[in-house]
Amino acid sequence: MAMRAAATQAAVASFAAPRGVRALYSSLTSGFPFNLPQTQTEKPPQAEPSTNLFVSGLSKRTTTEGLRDAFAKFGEVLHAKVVTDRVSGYSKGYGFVRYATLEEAAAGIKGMDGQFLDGWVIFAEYARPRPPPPSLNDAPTYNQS
DNA sequence: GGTGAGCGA
Repeated sequence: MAMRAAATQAAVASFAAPRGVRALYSSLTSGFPFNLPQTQTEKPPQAEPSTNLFVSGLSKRTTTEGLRDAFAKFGEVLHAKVVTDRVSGYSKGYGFVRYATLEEAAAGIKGMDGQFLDGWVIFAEYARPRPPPPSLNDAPTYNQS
Protein backbone atom coordinates (compact mmCIF):
# COMPACT_ATOMS: atom_id res chain seq x y z
CA MET A 1 0.00 0.00 0.00
CA ALA A 2 2.32 2.61 -1.15
CA MET A 3 0.08 5.61 -1.02
CA ARG A 4 2.71 7.99 -2.08
CA ALA A 5 0.64 9.18 -4.97
CA ALA A 6 0.97 12.88 -5.44
CA ALA A 7 -2.61 13.03 -6.55
CA THR A 8 -3.84 11.94 -3.15
CA GLN A 9 -1.86 14.53 -1.29
CA ALA A 10 -2.77 17.10 -3.85
CA ALA A 11 -6.43 16.40 -3.40
CA VAL A 12 -6.17 16.67 0.36
CA ALA A 13 -4.16 19.83 0.15
CA SER A 14 -6.59 21.27 -2.30
CA PHE A 15 -9.48 20.70 0.00
CA ALA A 16 -7.62 22.19 2.88
CA ALA A 17 -6.66 25.21 0.88
CA PRO A 18 -6.69 28.16 3.32
CA ARG A 19 -6.11 31.08 1.04
CA GLY A 20 -5.33 29.63 -2.27
CA VAL A 21 -8.42 30.75 -4.08
CA ARG A 22 -7.12 33.46 -6.20
CA ALA A 23 -8.38 32.45 -9.59
CA LEU A 24 -12.01 32.85 -8.67
CA TYR A 25 -12.01 36.35 -10.02
CA SER A 26 -12.66 35.24 -13.54
CA SER A 27 -15.82 36.37 -15.23
CA LEU A 28 -17.44 37.77 -12.13
CA THR A 29 -15.97 41.13 -12.92
CA SER A 30 -16.42 41.00 -16.65
CA GLY A 31 -17.53 44.59 -16.95
CA PHE A 32 -20.49 44.36 -14.67
CA PRO A 33 -22.26 47.64 -13.88
CA PHE A 34 -22.78 46.54 -10.35
CA ASN A 35 -21.47 48.66 -7.54
CA LEU A 36 -18.88 46.69 -5.72
CA PRO A 37 -18.39 47.33 -2.02
CA GLN A 38 -15.91 50.15 -1.89
CA THR A 39 -15.02 49.22 1.65
CA GLN A 40 -12.18 47.29 0.17
CA THR A 41 -10.64 50.08 -1.82
CA GLU A 42 -8.18 50.80 0.95
CA LYS A 43 -7.94 47.26 2.16
CA PRO A 44 -6.24 44.87 -0.25
CA PRO A 45 -7.15 41.20 0.23
CA GLN A 46 -3.49 40.36 0.31
CA ALA A 47 -0.25 41.92 1.33
CA GLU A 48 1.32 44.63 -0.73
CA PRO A 49 3.69 43.74 -3.54
CA SER A 50 7.02 42.96 -2.06
CA THR A 51 10.12 41.08 -3.04
CA ASN A 52 9.50 38.80 -0.11
CA LEU A 53 7.34 35.84 -0.90
CA PHE A 54 5.62 33.63 1.59
CA VAL A 55 5.37 30.07 0.38
CA SER A 56 3.15 27.68 2.27
CA GLY A 57 2.02 24.15 1.72
CA LEU A 58 5.51 22.87 1.33
CA SER A 59 6.33 19.29 1.91
CA LYS A 60 8.26 18.18 4.96
CA ARG A 61 11.00 17.02 2.73
CA THR A 62 11.19 20.24 0.79
CA THR A 63 14.37 22.06 1.57
CA THR A 64 15.67 25.52 0.86
CA GLU A 65 17.52 24.28 -2.16
CA GLY A 66 14.43 22.79 -3.73
CA LEU A 67 12.46 25.91 -2.96
CA ARG A 68 15.00 28.14 -4.58
CA ASP A 69 15.36 25.88 -7.56
CA ALA A 70 11.62 25.85 -8.00
CA PHE A 71 11.26 29.62 -7.82
CA ALA A 72 14.45 30.36 -9.70
CA LYS A 73 12.71 29.40 -12.91
CA PHE A 74 10.59 32.53 -12.79
CA GLY A 75 13.18 35.02 -11.70
CA GLU A 76 16.38 35.67 -9.87
CA VAL A 77 16.04 34.44 -6.34
CA LEU A 78 18.19 36.49 -4.08
CA HIS A 79 17.45 34.44 -1.04
CA ALA A 80 15.28 31.49 -0.19
CA LYS A 81 14.78 29.79 3.14
CA VAL A 82 12.52 27.10 4.45
CA VAL A 83 11.37 27.68 7.99
CA THR A 84 12.43 24.79 10.13
CA ASP A 85 12.03 24.13 13.78
CA ARG A 86 14.98 25.01 15.92
CA VAL A 87 14.73 22.21 18.39
CA SER A 88 13.71 19.35 16.18
CA GLY A 89 15.08 20.66 12.93
CA TYR A 90 12.06 19.56 10.93
CA SER A 91 10.59 21.76 8.27
CA LYS A 92 7.48 23.61 9.32
CA GLY A 93 6.08 23.33 5.85
CA TYR A 94 6.53 26.90 4.71
CA GLY A 95 9.28 29.17 3.62
CA PHE A 96 10.23 32.51 2.18
CA VAL A 97 11.58 33.47 -1.19
CA ARG A 98 13.02 36.85 -2.00
CA TYR A 99 13.28 37.99 -5.59
CA ALA A 100 15.39 40.71 -7.07
CA THR A 101 12.48 42.79 -8.33
CA LEU A 102 8.75 42.98 -7.80
CA GLU A 103 8.13 41.81 -11.33
CA GLU A 104 9.96 38.59 -10.73
CA ALA A 105 8.12 38.16 -7.48
CA ALA A 106 4.78 38.50 -9.22
CA ALA A 107 5.92 36.12 -11.91
CA GLY A 108 7.02 33.65 -9.28
CA ILE A 109 3.69 33.85 -7.52
CA LYS A 110 1.70 33.44 -10.68
CA GLY A 111 4.03 30.69 -11.72
CA MET A 112 4.29 28.63 -8.56
CA ASP A 113 1.06 29.37 -6.75
CA GLY A 114 -1.07 26.24 -6.90
CA GLN A 115 1.68 24.18 -8.45
CA PHE A 116 3.19 20.95 -7.29
CA LEU A 117 6.36 20.71 -5.29
CA ASP A 118 7.52 17.37 -3.99
CA GLY A 119 4.01 16.05 -4.43
CA TRP A 120 2.31 18.87 -2.55
CA VAL A 121 0.41 21.89 -3.70
CA ILE A 122 2.21 24.99 -2.61
CA PHE A 123 0.87 28.50 -2.21
CA ALA A 124 2.93 31.55 -2.96
CA GLU A 125 1.96 35.07 -1.95
CA TYR A 126 3.53 38.28 -0.82
CA ALA A 127 5.01 38.20 2.61
CA ARG A 128 4.04 40.64 5.31
CA PRO A 129 6.15 43.52 6.47
CA ARG A 130 8.20 42.55 9.47
CA PRO A 131 9.75 44.51 12.29
CA PRO A 132 13.44 45.27 11.81
CA PRO A 133 15.95 43.48 14.00
CA PRO A 134 16.87 45.42 17.15
CA SER A 135 20.49 45.18 16.24
CA LEU A 136 22.74 47.04 13.86
CA ASN A 137 20.80 50.11 14.79
CA ASP A 138 21.77 50.27 18.39
CA ALA A 139 25.07 48.58 18.03
CA PRO A 140 27.04 48.96 21.25
CA THR A 141 30.06 50.82 20.03
CA TYR A 142 32.31 49.89 22.90
CA ASN A 143 33.05 52.92 24.98
CA GLN A 144 36.08 54.56 23.57
CA SER A 145 37.43 55.36 27.00
C1' DG B 1 8.67 10.48 15.16
C1' DG B 2 6.22 14.33 13.05
C1' DT B 3 1.07 16.88 13.03
C1' DG B 4 -0.82 20.37 7.58
C1' DA B 5 -2.72 26.11 9.22
C1' DG B 6 0.48 29.54 8.96
C1' DC B 7 4.58 34.57 8.38
C1' DG B 8 11.16 33.57 9.48
C1' DA B 9 17.04 33.30 13.68
